[in-house]
Amino acid sequence: MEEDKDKFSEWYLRILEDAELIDSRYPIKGMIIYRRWGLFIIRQMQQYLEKLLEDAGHEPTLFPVLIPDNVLGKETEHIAGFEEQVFWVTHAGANELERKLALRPTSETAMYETFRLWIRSHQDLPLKIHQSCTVYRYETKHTRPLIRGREFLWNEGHSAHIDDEDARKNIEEIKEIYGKLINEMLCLPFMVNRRPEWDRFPGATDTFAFDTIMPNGKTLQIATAHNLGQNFSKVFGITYEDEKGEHKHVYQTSYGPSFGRLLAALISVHGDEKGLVLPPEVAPIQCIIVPIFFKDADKERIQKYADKVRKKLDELGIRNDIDYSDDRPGNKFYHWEMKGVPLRIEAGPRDLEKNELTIVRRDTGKKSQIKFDRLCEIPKIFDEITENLRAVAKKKFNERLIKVKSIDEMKKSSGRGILSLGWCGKDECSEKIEKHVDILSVDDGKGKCIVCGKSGKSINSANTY
RNA sequence: GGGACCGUAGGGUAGCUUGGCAUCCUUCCAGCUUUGGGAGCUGGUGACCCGAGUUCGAAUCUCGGCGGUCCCA
Repeated sequence: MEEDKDKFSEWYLRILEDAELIDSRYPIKGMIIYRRWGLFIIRQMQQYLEKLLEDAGHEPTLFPVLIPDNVLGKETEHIAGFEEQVFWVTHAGANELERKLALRPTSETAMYETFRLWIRSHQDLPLKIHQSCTVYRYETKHTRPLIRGREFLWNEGHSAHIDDEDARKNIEEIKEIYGKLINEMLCLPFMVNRRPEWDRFPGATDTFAFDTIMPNGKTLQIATAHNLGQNFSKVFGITYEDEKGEHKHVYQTSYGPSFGRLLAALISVHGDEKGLVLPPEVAPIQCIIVPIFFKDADKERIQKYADKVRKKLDELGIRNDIDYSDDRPGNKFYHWEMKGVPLRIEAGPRDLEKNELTIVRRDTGKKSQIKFDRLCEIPKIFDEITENLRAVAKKKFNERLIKVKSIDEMKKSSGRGILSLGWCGKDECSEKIEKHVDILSVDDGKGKCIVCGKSGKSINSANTY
């Protein structure tokens, strides 16, 4: 599938529906229904991330979805960046509201209005909070399920610090936490790119983006972390009293991964022509038991055996199910492979006779026998699957890191991954580069400009979602 | 930001040019039968995106809306 660029989009849209991850037929543009298979994975990510954040000192919170217009508009750069995309609530029944209310496109302004009340002394710092919620952006570009929607699920973290150094330290911590979520849990390779000035979050002094590469060679930004400096604290009047009794503005950061995009990357990067391939940690069902009957006489014996296996898996804390539907085994195999279940256990007469089971890995397709008494080794197999998924994805990712030395090379390679190339720093040259690719970051070492040949910086670029 | 195309059962489609009973596959339901890689037979449920216009008559033609897909910048 990764070989066939044109087919990816088709594959992606089909697997979303076939595997019942989501239903994209909701009649509002850019809004989707999350179904159990997709929502389960999202909840696993959310739980995992929230624990890491809370272990690192974040308090959970939940702010209202509505933001008054005067609050949203306080930071001028920020509102300029978002105003075209804001959904406004203007009426209550037939009556027009005195004050327009925005559906949050992000919660900086909503929260920082309150930070002013919460922060009074240096002892209140650092203040770190997070919330998992939906946000709303009226996208004018082509929407895509999970990738670009007008409503999306994310977790947003916000912090306030005594000084710039502490704020930067927090961003480094966040990079580590997001790295764990993306690579350790979801087995996805990624790259952190420091976005160029013109592509920063509105109101930020610095933006770091977590980019991964999809099978069609386009990059997908799955999370960001921003240094906000004192831009917001000055506008919202967030000050603290230091040891000497002086009042100072706090330094702030904000950050968030999109659960929808993480899910999109997860299924796309690991998936294959048979469908989903899920890491055991996020799979709604980790083991599917398929009983195999031959004649009616077997039925009861096999059923008992399958139930016994199920009981054992329950004891081991493995999420499982038995497929007792009327389909023939082959049909069941295809079905559960499409759903991405990491391990299949077949229980038939031959297995029962030897008190063993046939197990089949989704990631490699390898079939083997296991004694009933060795079922406790399944968690170890899960670890192997996880490692394998991570390694295979990493290899594919590395193959998509491409150095280009000329405009022609860039044209040839555009759309095939992340291109590293030289840029002198002048606008006229970057304009020519950006006709073919988007610039992801501009400060990754030295390089010769592929347009004019002058020495400058090495930059990362790609076709992006 | 610019352009092209599309909307018919849960999913996929034929019909549209030239207006007149809506085709086939799959899924789903019931029964029989079958089960170590997508079985078969019989019967059944289920659709023209919405609105306006033209017309004796609209899935088909016109306009608008909503929704979707692709390409270029």
